[in-house]
Amino acid sequence: MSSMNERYEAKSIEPRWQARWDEAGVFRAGRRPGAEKRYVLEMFPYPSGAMHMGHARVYTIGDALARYLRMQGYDVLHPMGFDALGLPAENAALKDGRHPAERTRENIEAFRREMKRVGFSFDWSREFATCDPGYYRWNQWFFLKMLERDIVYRRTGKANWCTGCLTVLANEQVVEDRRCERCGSPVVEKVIPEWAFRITAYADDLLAGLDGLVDWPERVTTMQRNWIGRSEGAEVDFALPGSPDKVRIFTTRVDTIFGCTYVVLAPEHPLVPKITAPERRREVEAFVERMKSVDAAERTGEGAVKEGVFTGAHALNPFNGEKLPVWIANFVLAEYGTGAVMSVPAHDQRDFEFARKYAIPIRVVIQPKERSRLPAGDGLDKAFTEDGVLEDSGGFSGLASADARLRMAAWARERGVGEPFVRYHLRDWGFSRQRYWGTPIPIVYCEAHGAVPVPEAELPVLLPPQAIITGTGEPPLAKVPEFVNTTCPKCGGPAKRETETMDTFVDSSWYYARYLSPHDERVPFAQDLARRWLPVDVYVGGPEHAVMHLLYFRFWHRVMEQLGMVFESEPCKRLVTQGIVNGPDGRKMSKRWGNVVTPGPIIDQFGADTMRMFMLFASPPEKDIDWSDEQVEGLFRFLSRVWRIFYARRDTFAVPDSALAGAAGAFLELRRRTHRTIKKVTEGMQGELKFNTSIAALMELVNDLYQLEPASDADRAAVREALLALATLLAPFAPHLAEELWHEVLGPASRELLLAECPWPAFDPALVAADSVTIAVQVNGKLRGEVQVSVAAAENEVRALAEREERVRAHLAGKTVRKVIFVPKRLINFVVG
RNA sequence: GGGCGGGUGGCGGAACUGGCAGACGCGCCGGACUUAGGAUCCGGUGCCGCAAGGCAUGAGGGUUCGAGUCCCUCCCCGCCCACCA
Repeated sequence: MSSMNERYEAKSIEPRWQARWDEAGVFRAGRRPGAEKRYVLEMFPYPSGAMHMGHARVYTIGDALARYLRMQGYDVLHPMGFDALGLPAENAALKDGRHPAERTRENIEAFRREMKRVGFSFDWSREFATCDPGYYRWNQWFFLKMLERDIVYRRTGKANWCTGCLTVLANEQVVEDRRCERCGSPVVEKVIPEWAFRITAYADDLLAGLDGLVDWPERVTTMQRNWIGRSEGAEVDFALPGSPDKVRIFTTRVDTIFGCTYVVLAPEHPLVPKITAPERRREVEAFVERMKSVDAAERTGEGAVKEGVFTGAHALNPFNGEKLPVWIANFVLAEYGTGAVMSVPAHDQRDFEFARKYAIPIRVVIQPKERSRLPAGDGLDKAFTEDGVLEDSGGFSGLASADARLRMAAWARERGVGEPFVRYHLRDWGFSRQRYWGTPIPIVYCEAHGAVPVPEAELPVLLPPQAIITGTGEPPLAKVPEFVNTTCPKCGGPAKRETETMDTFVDSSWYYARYLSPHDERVPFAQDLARRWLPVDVYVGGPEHAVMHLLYFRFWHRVMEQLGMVFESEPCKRLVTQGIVNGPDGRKMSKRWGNVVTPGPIIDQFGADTMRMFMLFASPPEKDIDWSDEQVEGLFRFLSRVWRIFYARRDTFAVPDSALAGAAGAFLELRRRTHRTIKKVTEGMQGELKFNTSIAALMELVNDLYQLEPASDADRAAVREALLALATLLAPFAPHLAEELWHEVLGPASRELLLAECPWPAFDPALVAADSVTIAVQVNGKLRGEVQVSVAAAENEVRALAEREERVRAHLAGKTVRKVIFVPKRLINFVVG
């Protein structure tokens, strides 16, 4: 007989099993070389301070999956590391002067300690931090490889400059109202040289790859599609009479070009000063000046008023030779397209409003296909922007829009006045950062040879320990002469190092591959391991990374594919984006609201298993949840209830399985319930992750157990079977408790085993299939009773039974049955009139 | 303006290919045990109604024997993108 205690004491159970798992090394990847692999990955944390509930949730979701897959017999890789370079550590250093390295190391320690307390099944032997030179040296190595292949280049142009972080940002890091994704400060344009990845060269590839990502949430692939923003159109040249220059415009609606009644340039367009008529000059210059001083967000943001001025110049529509006025206006952006648009007020709402305001003619050239004809331009109350059939469009009249677009672009190419053109919203990824706590860019500037790459053999270029963190916007590394002054690898002459560092999104772009050989000093990761483990099977993380990390990481994987390092184009098959854990008040957890709950105290009070159960039971993984103390207590209550039923039925532990065959009546029903539960939980772990309903099924099984008092050995065997299934099915969700109870049931015989790597239970199909069912009886679609029949019952049998039901009889009385609908195993419906 | 999600009891959420709406949990109500219970166990709990019954899945229409689920019109909420030419 078991010597188990009456009370559930998470605190005494959890550390014990954590130690056992650790000693036995059950979470090491590669323990089952003959088995199929599964790579389960959660986005690694940036270790700022301690772990919060958001982390607890992602890792709990991933861990439940990893534990399940391990029990299914897969060789599971489930690693963890730290995204340790980046601005917060440096910004904090500005305040208290502590070295980012020191602070980061401490935070990592704290983080790791907390994660270990939750008992996540990570293969800790593979842990690394991106601030280790052993990691970032490979960032530098990739940089060199990409430089050789022209995927990295140096450019000078308008870069996004964060006025808070005092560094350049990538386009993706600029969020609404042109603010910094990280600190929220305004982002301004600054002309500055920077290093960039030619991600735009991969735009079509990245776009096409999205179609294959069927196990990614659609909203993420849609966001990427929109971000890449491929638009097919044409570029067309409008000649300027009396000038050798031409205005090149980009349009997606070349089919409307015969309706073009004016041309608009961005105020910054280089032709503006050249073409402006002398009598318009003052007004135009004043407008341009004013636009310069207006913030970009204000100029193009929501509710901005369309305004512009006429330059006095004219341009010729190459399709019909028409002479059109050239305007400049605030809504045309120099950085999009060619910085010039052809305006077709009848078929573009923005052009329509502008034309109305400045009394420019409106000419209809597209008619709707099916609806009634549009009135002449002056009679329109808004632009007709859909496709239709062309009219008043020379030789193209009568064509459908889509067809016309192709022919007109081809026509333009033949005449040398334009060509079909594909444009993307995606910009190249500028990754230089004027900060200290990042990967040094391995470049040396020499008077004689310019920018010279640091030879591979000299990597890593180490971050100097004596960081001077100034917060001035000058690269801090520039202030460390020992770092800056070096010799040219080509000529040996005096040279200066690049003092900018890499965007930390570089670190997270390939870390998943580094887990394959985290300590390898010869290569970023070994090829044979890439064959074994990649791609990632399931990746769990927040949807906020939909465009940024998840785009960069797909880009990087393609580059690695080109380098022959990986053997598929996509880094990860399936993506799970988990929702936010809000405060109990439904608001985002924040010090400001005083609604922050952290894992530590919750684990102290209830144990890690209770916290995990809450994370999984509260809702499906994708949805946001509100922290709820009551709900958490409810889960603690459930685990205690599980514990107590094991304790109360400890006399069943020693009953032999052979007695199972004798189970009858309520205990046969229990066996059915047990096997149905196995089926339900197993299904919940596959496909859509339904942890919440899986746990609900376990609760039902427990509720059933409480209703039964076993009297015979057959009864006890059925109870024991249920308890064993319960412990096993609980293992992915509440692993410590599951392990403890499982060993209690099995006794000394199980001493050498760990539930964490035992096989997942199978259900007996014969027990899952019910032999009798409840059939709903409806009269005219309304429920009037129910009957118990065998699953095989035929319609006439069910009908006869149903007609005997009193309430059914009452509703059938005096009516004619016109029709009977019978759905086997579900319902019978009498249609009467 | 565009795209993608959502809208079901007091709350979190269930509901397979159209087939008994509300599983499971929280909360609440009642009972048992108890010196006591905020522990535990048992029972109840969508709304109206004494009941029979009626009404209920954002609103309104439709298809169907039957609609949370399918179709149409509309409203609201969340997220992402956005004067993108």
